[in-house]
Amino acid sequence: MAGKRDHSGAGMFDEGDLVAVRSTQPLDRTLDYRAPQGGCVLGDFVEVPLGPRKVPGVIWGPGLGDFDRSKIRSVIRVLDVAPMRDEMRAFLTKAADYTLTPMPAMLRLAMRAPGLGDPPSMRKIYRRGTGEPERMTEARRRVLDALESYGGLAFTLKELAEMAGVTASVVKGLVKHGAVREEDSPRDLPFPVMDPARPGKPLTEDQATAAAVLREHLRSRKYGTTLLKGVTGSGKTEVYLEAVAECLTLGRQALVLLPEIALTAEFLTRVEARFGAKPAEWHSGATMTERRRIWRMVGQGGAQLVVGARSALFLPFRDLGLIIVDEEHDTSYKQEDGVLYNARDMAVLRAAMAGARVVLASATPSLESWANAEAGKYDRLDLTARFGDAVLPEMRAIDMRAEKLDPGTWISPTLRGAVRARMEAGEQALLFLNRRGYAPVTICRACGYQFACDHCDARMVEHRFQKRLMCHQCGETKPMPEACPSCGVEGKLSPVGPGIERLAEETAALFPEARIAVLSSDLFASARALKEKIVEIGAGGADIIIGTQLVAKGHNFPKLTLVGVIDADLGLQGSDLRAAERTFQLMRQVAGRAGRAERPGLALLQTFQPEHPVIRAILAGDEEGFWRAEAAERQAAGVPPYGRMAGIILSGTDAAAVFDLGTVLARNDGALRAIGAQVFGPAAAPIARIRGRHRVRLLVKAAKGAPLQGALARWLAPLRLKGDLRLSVDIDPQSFL
DNA sequence: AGCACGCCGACT
DNA sequence: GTCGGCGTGCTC
Repeated sequence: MAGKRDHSGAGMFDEGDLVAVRSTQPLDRTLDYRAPQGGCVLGDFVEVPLGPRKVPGVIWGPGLGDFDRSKIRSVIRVLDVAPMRDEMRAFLTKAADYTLTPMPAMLRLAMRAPGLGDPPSMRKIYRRGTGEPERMTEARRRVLDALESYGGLAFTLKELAEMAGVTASVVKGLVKHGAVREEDSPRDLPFPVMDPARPGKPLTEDQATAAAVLREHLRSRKYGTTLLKGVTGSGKTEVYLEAVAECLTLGRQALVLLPEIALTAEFLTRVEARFGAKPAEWHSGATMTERRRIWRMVGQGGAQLVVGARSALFLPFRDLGLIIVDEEHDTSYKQEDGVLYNARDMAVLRAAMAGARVVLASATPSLESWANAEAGKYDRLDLTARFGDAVLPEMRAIDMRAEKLDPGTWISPTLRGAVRARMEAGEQALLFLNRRGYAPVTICRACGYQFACDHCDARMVEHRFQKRLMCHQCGETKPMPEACPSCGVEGKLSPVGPGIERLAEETAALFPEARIAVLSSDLFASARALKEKIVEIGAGGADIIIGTQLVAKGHNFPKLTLVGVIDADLGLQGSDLRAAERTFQLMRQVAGRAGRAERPGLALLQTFQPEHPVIRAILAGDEEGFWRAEAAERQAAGVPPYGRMAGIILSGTDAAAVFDLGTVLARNDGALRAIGAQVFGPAAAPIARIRGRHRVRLLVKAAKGAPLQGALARWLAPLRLKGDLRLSVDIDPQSFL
């Protein structure tokens, strides 16, 4: 600490002053402490004693003074990191209120930095010293030459030894003679400076217009959200990178959120090409050292641009000017992460607090965002032209009622012919089936037994490649047995329905000469292996690609001109209100894979119900029409985004106790009725048992403007959960069965 | 979250 | 008697 700080101003506390501290311990209030020696300021990250332990916390405000003074203890120390900003405190508070999350859980998201309390970590670096070695050897000469050739630069021991082609001991020997100097240098260095003035890719007129609008928005330095809608290949990325450039020019920080780690490598290359340096990359795979560096550098301004997964929203930005949410419709943005939140909504909230702009980018926006744009809450920019000569693929349905198929096969003669034609033309075809494994169901032909997970109410799916059965709910696997576990008969276990592995088998039989690549998340050990495969395919290393949902997301296969959707009806089953929206998005995205380069594409959808409104809208390419129809339907039903909903999931090992709790809650709904909200249920949750815990669901529905969170809080407050019963609230659930 | 306290059942 | 199960309550 540099000298004595003046703590007389607002938010400053002198030694001994009472301060209120929030910790990540599950206490739903602050505790009073005394400010430590040297004082502290509002937002300081601190370590405080709690019972026999030391716990991390944040100075949240002046002490409340409502506790016996003699029992108040002192803050142990102030951590050597930038204090939490008022804006972040406000954001966490609002986010906690919105998602009905206890503050400590929220705070944990903002403090998930490794070694937060550690002093700045140092490492040894080596540069040319003033001395000369007594004896000059060949190896020593090379070390000194290497240092000389880089001027005054310093290197780590490993770097230097490698550069000179010597072992570390040679360098150490030179240190002894003073010819090389050993110094301490902080490990957490600022990220390379981005150059927003570098020219980007040339933009089309359409793109340039959109980019200019976004740049103008950024210059306002005020909150606002823009829905950037552009079909696949329209160059959305180039356009929003212009917004990033403007943000960096203004000296503010920018955050780009991506839904999937697998996408970042390709993306980072583009960012580096645009700004001349790699951005900070925040994701679950990053090492502790990297995370620590990013967290600290974001906090002190040494990182201008972060590309990251959803949790990057909780990084301690100093001056956040822009958040891009790429593929904003992606359902993985809504997930449990200690806290159930939708990253798209939290991005808007964070930006509102920070005076930042948000760009929601998608080819197929969520109905929520579409409706917000319609209502004028968001600006909207449309990119219509596809980049280059490529056009959106032609879409056609294959009416499966009219196709002749052998039992146990799924590729119709029509699709088969189309694939063959592409192969003969030296082009690629993609067969899409959103089902992992060999077959969704395995049944014993002798007794009718079906494999089911022991812990979940779900079937076990055979993964023939790994020779195991897997539960797609909890991930449990077990070896595939020879004989039926129920009747003991051997050789009667048979697959029912198609999975991607089975489709691959059928394809190989139909096209024995084709090089087939199967893309499914469970077939790759790492994101890197998957990435390499994608690059290989893009370079023409396969004739037929067989893929799950994984392939729908923005990979560029220039030789791909045909997409065959094996089961376009798959997403339309069930009573999920969002099923239509998801199917529409998925089909559009998958179809968008075809014909990205100069060759026109064709998408063929195998369906048993070609007259279904969703299938018809997909085929007609009538997006606005689809959305208007969907919106009207939801408006009539009073469901999101035209009404408010919350899901309550109760779980526990004792099924009866879980259901009883649900019944009690449903009966005592006074607090909900007071705001005109209704409660439905209890009913078994969509997956009624996961990992041995039974799950029951309640659904609360309210009018659009109703103060739902407050009512839910009052409703649930008197509840005391006994035993292993758990309750979680899901505001704006993705599916509402 | 931890950790202590305390109140019951099963054992040396 | 006393060891240990985990329900309840507290932590500034």
